[in-house]
Amino acid sequence: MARIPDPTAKIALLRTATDVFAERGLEGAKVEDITRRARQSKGAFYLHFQSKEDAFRQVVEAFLARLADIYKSPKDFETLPASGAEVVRFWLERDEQMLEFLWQNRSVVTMVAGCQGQNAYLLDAFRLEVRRTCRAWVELSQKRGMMDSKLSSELVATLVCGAYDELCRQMIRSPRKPPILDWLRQTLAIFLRGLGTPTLLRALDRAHVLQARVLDAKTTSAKTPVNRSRGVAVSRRSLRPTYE
Amino acid sequence: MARIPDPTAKIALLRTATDVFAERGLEGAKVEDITRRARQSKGAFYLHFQSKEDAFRQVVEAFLARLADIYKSPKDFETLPASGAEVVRFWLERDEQMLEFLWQNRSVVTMVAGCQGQNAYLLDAFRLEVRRTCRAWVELSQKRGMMDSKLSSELVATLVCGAYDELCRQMIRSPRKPPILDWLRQTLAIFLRGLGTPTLLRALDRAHVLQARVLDAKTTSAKTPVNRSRGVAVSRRSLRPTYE
DNA sequence: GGAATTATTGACTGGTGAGTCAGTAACCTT
DNA sequence: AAGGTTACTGACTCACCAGTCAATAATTCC
Repeated sequence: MARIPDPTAKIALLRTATDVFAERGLEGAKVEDITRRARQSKGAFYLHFQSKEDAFRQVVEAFLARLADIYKSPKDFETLPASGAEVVRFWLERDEQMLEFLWQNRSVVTMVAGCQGQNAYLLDAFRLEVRRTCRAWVELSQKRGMMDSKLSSELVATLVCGAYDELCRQMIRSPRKPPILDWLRQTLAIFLRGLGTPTLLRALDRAHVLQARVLDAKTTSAKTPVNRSRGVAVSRRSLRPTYE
Repeated sequence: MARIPDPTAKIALLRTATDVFAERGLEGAKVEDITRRARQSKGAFYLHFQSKEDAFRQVVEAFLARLADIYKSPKDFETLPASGAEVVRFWLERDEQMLEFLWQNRSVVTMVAGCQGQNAYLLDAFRLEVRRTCRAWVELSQKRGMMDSKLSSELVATLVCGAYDELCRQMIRSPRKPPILDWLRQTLAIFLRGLGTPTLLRALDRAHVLQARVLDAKTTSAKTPVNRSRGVAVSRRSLRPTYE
């Protein structure tokens, strides 16, 4: 009977390809480099992938698919937090989950960030998806009287996405995972103050939320496990497991 | 006697190279494409540049040099605004000047954004320069009691730079120059609210600055010409004039 | 018009690397 | 052990393109 494919071959190629693409970009990466590092042959590479670009696209598309399961739209939630302290806790959890995911996939994030020319659409797809979801949250917050509705939701989404994008960039360039939760607490406080309606701000002050207490690690991440999600099926095209 | 060099040849090559590099990145750009569009020969290209990469670096370094003259550190200013309304006006002018400069040089900005692999240092240099200047302003604002000094200046600089970076990105992807001043007014209001000390916020409220009035175009850009700068020599390596 | 000199040209060279494919290895069945 | 089938190998092909350089053009002076 026939030879059985090596089950780890494609995984090794994808993992190594991710690293080489992250370092050098699609055009700077050599198939020879990928296959040498993965201890496979070029023939094996072309057995699993149509082309170098095909491999690149598979990595990025798998990542984008999993991102959709991490960064969810308001309509994917059955219930939403009502009180001031719950709102803060809710956002810290979501933000930390998102940054944790990006940290675990920082090679792919670097790959996506480097997409240009005829692969620019992949970076565009990533940004558009994140922006759209962020905007949906902004519009809901405005509708619920938590965020200043005179502000352009498009502009607010731009600013918030840009700020978090740069946070992510700073995180990824660190050799070790930095104190993300600390960063997120200050960031959330700034945006709540900058965007929140007087109603929300009063509620947050009453709950002493914008001071150190509720934003403290002990009252946030200790109680609720990070990465808990609900209501949506897990990613179907997760080829590369996240790793540290 | 000898043949006189064509004075416009290098300019044409630089201008066209900028466009091709912006579209396809350094590695995707072909010298043949550049020279054909510029109506020059490859020999002429190599007469003016050591290599394709040399041309790329000349464009980016000239841009970074001019950026230093646009986005100045606090210590480059003789006087700084004191009152609430003056602070707002000051920042709107500076922000508009910066975005105007980036708009005029949007091809180069796209080039820089695409730097990766062994050219990543150019993007790093750009980001570091902007970040460092932003952080200097943040620290001065904190020292002058205008900005919450409990906040990490590094984090604030990260968030502000990230937000404005994304604004810039949105602007650049527009076929026509969008209403930058409108964007900047809302952005500045959000960050002043998010970061300002109670003292500054009271002063701004007293001057009705965070409402539509002082942020109105008629009281800002009409009085003070944009792009006015002082005290620092103009860029020495400005090869490519800015254009629309 | 010819000479001397410098600028410019674009056919050409040589290196690179994506992708191919004939040969070999690994598997199971007979 | 041999046969049939599929996975895998890595030398090889060939297209591509950065960079070169012999030939030509353009200039001024005599």
